[in-house]
This record gives sequence, C-alpha cells and structure tokens, in this order.
Amino acid sequence: MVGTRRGREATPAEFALLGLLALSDDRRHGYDLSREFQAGGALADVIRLEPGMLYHHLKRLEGRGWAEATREPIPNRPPRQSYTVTAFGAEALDRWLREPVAHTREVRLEFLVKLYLAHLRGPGLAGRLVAEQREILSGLAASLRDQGERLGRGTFPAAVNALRLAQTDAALAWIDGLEQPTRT
Amino acid sequence: MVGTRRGREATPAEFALLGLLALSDDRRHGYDLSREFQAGGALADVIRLEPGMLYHHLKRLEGRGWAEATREPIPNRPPRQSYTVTAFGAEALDRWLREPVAHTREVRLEFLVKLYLAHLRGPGLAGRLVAEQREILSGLAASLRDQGERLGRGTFPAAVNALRLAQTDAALAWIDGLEQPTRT
DNA sequence: GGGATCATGTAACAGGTTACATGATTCA
DNA sequence: TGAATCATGTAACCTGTTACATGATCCC
Repeated sequence: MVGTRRGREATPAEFALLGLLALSDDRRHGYDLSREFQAGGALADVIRLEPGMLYHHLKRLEGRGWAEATREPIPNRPPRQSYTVTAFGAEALDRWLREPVAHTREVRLEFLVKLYLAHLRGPGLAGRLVAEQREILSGLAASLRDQGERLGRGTFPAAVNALRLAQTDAALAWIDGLEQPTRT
Repeated sequence: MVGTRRGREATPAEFALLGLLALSDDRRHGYDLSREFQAGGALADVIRLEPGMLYHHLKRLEGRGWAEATREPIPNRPPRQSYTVTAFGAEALDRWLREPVAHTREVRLEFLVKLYLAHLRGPGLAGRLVAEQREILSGLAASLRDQGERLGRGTFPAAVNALRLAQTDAALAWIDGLEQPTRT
C-alpha cells in the first residue's frame, strides 16, 4: 500500500501477521513467521514481506496492543521475541476478516489475504466473506456498466471505464468459480 | 508506485507530465498542468496528482535535464515557472511510449497513461504500443495457464493463480476490443 | 574452511498523502 | 462579504525497498 492508510486500521501485511499469530496455539517469533513469506510459503505469492518490514510490523502490532511479546534470552543468540495475539487483536482481526474490500484493485492482494486467513479460521467465515465480496463487486460492475453506457465508445474515458469493467467482471467470474480450498 | 523505481527511469506521474509538456507547442506552468488531473480532465480518472506532488515532479524533470524552466515574474503573484521539454526529455518520453508494461497490474495505471499519450503523439505509435502490449499479456496468460495446470484445483495457490489468469485474460480481451479513440 | 541457517534488527533511500501557507484578484 | 481562482510550494507523516550488520552453530 502507498501513503496513508486513510481510515484503515492497519496494512494487509500487518493483518497477515496478526492472522498467522492468531492461527497458531503457541507463540511465534519473527524468523519463524518469515518462512511463510519465503518461496514455498502459502502467502509468498500474494504478499511480499522482507525481514526488515516484518520485524517492523510486529513492533507496531505490539505498540497497538494487538500482540504481546515475551523476550526469551537465548545463549549465543540475539534474544528471541515471541508473540501472541491479545483479545483486542483477535477482535480487530475478526472485524477485518468480515469486511470485503471496496475496490477491484484490492482483490489481488488484500482480499486474497483475507480469504486465506478466513478459510483457516473456519469455513463459515470464508463463505460469508466470499458472499459479501461478491455483492460488492456485483454492485461495482453494475455502476461501471451504467457509466459505460453514458460514455459510449471510442473515447479515452470510455476505454478506461471498459478496462475497469472487464477487470471487475473477471474478478466476479473468478469468485463464482472458487471452490472451498480444502488443502493449503 | 511503491518504493524504488527498480531500474525505471521515472514514475508514470513524471512521464504523464513530460508527455503533456511535449504535446503542447507553447510552454506550460504547474497550475495549468494541474487542471489535467482535476475532475473533468482526461487523466483525472487514471492517475491522481495533487498540486504538491505535481510541482515536486516538475522540479525533478528539470533536475534530470528532461525539462527546462523559465521564470516569469508576475506582479502581485508568485513568479510563474513555465516548462518546455528538452531534446533529451523527448527521447526519454519516446523510449517510454514504445515500451509495453511487464505485468497485468500495471495495465490499469501505467499502460493507460502510455496509451493516452501515445495516441495524442500519433496513431502509429499507439498502434504499435497496443500490439506489443498484446504480445506481453498473451505470453503472461500462457505461462499462467501452464502454471494453473500444474497447480490443479481446490488449493489456495491454485485460486491465486486463477485470479491472475482471469485478470490477464480480461486485459487481453479489453485490448482486443480497443477502438482507436478518435475523440479525447 | 566456507556457506547455509538461526535471529533480529538498522540505515539510507524512495516516494506518496494530507494539510497548510501565502496573497492578490475576480465574481456573486 | 466571502468564496473561488491564480500560482507555487513546504512540512509532517506514513509506508515500502535494499542492503547491510552481528555472531554463533551446523553441515559438507
């Protein structure tokens, strides 16, 4: 994401980390979490997270009271910081997982992260998310179609609108064809 | 754009400004250019450019030797900086306008800016750009389709791949349906 | 002996967002 | 009288990228 969060509580990267923390029963530390974002990890193809930013985000989650850290000194190693989600953090995560994204361009990253985490948290959550996202996209497509009729054809603004509509329809078709992923 | 330009010479916003300067015979100043990015301007729906960034980018174009400024003192006003494109800047612009974008996600902003400017600079340029962009997207779609067969169905990575393919196919279909926009 | 792994970060750089400052003139 | 227009910017903030630092241990 670029610039300010504009009302959003946190970035998709932060929610991804929060979600991973929430999914595991025991505490997890940064190096451990970083494996999920390396080649082969499930989220590697969706969101890119270098170690530097990962540790930065963990600090921010802690600062916001969404995660708690325990310092374990380890001989001959930098002390390990292990994190767990707080009740406050779990609430924020669930709120986020219930909220579909507002724009087609956010499907590619933010919605995919939500989908991944929602599915792991429970099939019902994922199903509701998908249904609500479908509604949003369907509304966007309808208003783009209206706009398209007003714009006609052959002009640049009409081409811009047509691209947006094509992308939105494609996302809709994709979401309709989604099977409940059973394996990860 | 996010983060580093990674080998790119400038941001789409800078090329948009450079292109607008190159298209007008006379010199243009910042306030004048800013109208193109306000509601009603052709580029308003494609790229967002607040005055602060616009003036910043103009300075950068000047610093890179792509544009030249003349200061005209105006009574009771801040002195007006009017810009023209240098030969060096015009070369950079033409190079950029010949280059299709490498990823589907860049179609929405960067390719649209290229298309708009290329069309105004000459129908041949736009035609070639569209043809080359088609090739790139077609190659991307083919490799996503390959990958999709390897991934099968029902898993999260398969769903991620399917979304990318759907978006790329949609961009391809859109580009095939593009008419030469005659009006702007 | 040399590289991968474990584990956490810092620092420099790049670039975008939002709000504000300035101050005259024109128009309703 | 007050808002919009002309015209250019600054400052504070937020986020991400890239490269590097540290230092032990494990494996070939």
